[in-house]
Amino acid sequence: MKKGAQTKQQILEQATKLLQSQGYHATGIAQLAGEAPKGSLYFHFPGGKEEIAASAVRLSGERLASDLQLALSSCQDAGEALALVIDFLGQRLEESGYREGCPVATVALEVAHESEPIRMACADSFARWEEALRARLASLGISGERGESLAIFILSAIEGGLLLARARRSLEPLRVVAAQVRRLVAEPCS
Amino acid sequence: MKKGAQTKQQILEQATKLLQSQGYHATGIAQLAGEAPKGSLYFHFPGGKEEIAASAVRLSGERLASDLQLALSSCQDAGEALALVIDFLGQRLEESGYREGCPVATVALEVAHESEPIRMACADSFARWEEALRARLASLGISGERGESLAIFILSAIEGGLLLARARRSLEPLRVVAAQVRRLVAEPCS
Amino acid sequence: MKKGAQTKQQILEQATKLLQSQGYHATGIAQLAGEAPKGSLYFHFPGGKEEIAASAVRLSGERLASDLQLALSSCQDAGEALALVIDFLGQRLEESGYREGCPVATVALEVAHESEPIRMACADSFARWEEALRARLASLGISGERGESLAIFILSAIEGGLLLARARRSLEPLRVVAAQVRRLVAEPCS
Amino acid sequence: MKKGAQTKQQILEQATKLLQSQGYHATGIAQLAGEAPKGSLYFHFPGGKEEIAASAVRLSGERLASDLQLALSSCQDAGEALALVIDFLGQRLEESGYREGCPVATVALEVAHESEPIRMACADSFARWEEALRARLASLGISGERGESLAIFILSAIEGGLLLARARRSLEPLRVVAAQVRRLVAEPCS
DNA sequence: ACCTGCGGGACTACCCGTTGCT
DNA sequence: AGCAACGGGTAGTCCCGCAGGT
Repeated sequence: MKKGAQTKQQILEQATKLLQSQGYHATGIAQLAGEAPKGSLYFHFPGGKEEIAASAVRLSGERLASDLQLALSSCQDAGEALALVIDFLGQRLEESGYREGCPVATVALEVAHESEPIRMACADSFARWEEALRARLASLGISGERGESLAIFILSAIEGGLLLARARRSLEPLRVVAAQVRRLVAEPCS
Repeated sequence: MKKGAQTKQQILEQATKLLQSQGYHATGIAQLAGEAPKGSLYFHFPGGKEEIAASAVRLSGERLASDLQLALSSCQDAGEALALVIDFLGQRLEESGYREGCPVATVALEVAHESEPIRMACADSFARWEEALRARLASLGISGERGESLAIFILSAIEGGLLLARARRSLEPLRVVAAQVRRLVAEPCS
Repeated sequence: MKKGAQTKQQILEQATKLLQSQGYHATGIAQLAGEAPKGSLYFHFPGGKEEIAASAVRLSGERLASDLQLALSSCQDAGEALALVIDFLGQRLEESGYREGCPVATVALEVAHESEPIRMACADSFARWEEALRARLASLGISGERGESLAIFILSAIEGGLLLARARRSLEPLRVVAAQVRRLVAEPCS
Repeated sequence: MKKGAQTKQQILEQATKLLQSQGYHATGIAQLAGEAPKGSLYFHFPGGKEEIAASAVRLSGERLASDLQLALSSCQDAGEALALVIDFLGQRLEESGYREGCPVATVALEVAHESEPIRMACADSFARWEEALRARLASLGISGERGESLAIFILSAIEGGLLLARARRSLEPLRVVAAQVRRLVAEPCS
């Protein structure tokens, strides 16, 4: 019971990292399996690579969602908190040699058209993050449709910033996004 | 134009479409070759798949850059123009069954860490688009560092919006981005 | 009957069907196990797939042998009886979409050279059927070497007819065999 | 031009032997390829294993058909000729350690239900042999429906005899079939 | 000199029949 | 009795070179 779940978890752990940095198609089953023999892998994930990827994406999504919630609630100034979160993502990106960007985006773009389960796992992850943002904005008094729009916009900007930063091998886009987002949240009128 | 150059062009044309919708690793050499015999592919592109992809990305980048320039200059209201551009991207995305998003983003995320030539082609494309935005903002009086920042921010938001829209199979994120970007440009103060 | 023996029987039952329609190599252990957990399969059949197949072939052989005996003894005219048996086999073949031919032949041809136990199980089945035919012919006065030869010949023709019928997806070969066999048995002189 | 066709032929040659003695599912692609690398194999047979098998079956079918025609026409007494052919098949069977029976039968039974192309190749082979028999019988004056029936019956008996002989590891069934067939053809009345 | 048919394997995802440890 | 592990096996596809014909 314990051993089994442990192996499964280890595979998922490995998968989240590999999918984040290499994407779906560049990551082979052997790599996903890591130490575990292929036979065990297909015991735990009868759905094969697709199932592993979907699970891994979900795991990444939940983790980042809870990190996000924690970070946003730990700082009184929401704009400040967002900027810190973005900086943190940028730091991780840089320290990994611009390999670890958004843990979901690459897979999402690669398989959006060929695997519904994975696509839905990605969409759910994005929805979770958006919801975390929306909730924090609501606590600032930015609620209703405006809150939702702002949450989507901020999430878009962050995802785009991570993408540009990776392609450029530079943190500048992320820094710009952080600054603009902070201002956006701080603005009383808009 | 000779038969040879024609074949080459046709391969590139095919490549832009396939890389946009499937990404790099999911697109095989045979698919890229299309009708053309696989053997002669390496005559036209001695660098193999990598060279084809880099060229295709550059081609896509230039095309979208000139489209962008055209669209931005064809409308007096910059915010309006931007919204139209984003709507156009969204339309193409929807009509293609949410397959044709950004022609560069997928490849960029997939190969950022494994192929410098392709990564640079992606980065250059993004830079071109950013420059087009920056130039239009400058004509509005938003220049200097502020113009650059805003251009980066808008580009990030658009890329993120395309990503979210593809994963969600919904145009909502793009619509939100269009609206917010329009306001951002229109705002006198920010 | 205990739960264990019941499971065992159920596996054998499943095996006879699958081996008849798919053959040995195309039938996986998982399929043979059916509902039963794969782990316990090796408790009931320590010899693995080979043992299951041998047992299943034996079971099929005995069943068809007793069916044959019954049918042959239930009709006074031996030729008529044989024709009826052949028609019955043809009917089963057709109703199953030309899947269920001889329950032994496919396995026999597949593994004759690689598994003695299975090969012998097949040979024994054929011998049983031949013996049933021989016995009936003896009761007609066709005995001795002539009876044995005729039994072998008839069995050969039936097996060949089933084979041709399956390949052709047509009952014609079987019908021809039935008619010729009937005449063969009826002939006074031969 | 020459080299290519040669490789293809060599693969087919290998395939006919392996399919005859091992059947379809027990024969791996690597075995079928023999010396040839898999890359070349899939160049010549884009349809993979299925295409190779279908082609190989057709080749075997044509070869045996022409052998049959030759043998039947080389002997004035048709019964004698048939007996010789059957003896020859038996000899090959025995000399190969009861591995090389009918080159088509095993494959036919194995894949009749899962591959139309292969099934049809098998059916065509059987039809060719039947036609050769029918033609010879017609030259004896046994024509019309009776000739067709007899051809089918004889072919069935031979196939069945080969099957029984393989399972039993004994030439007896084939010898019996040879004798009975000879008598069948010689009979004036039937 | 331009082009391409064919060859070349390493690698893919997946599944096999089997066995130990619980 | 059975979950989990095992790793070698499957067919098939990968991207790429090279000899030689046009």
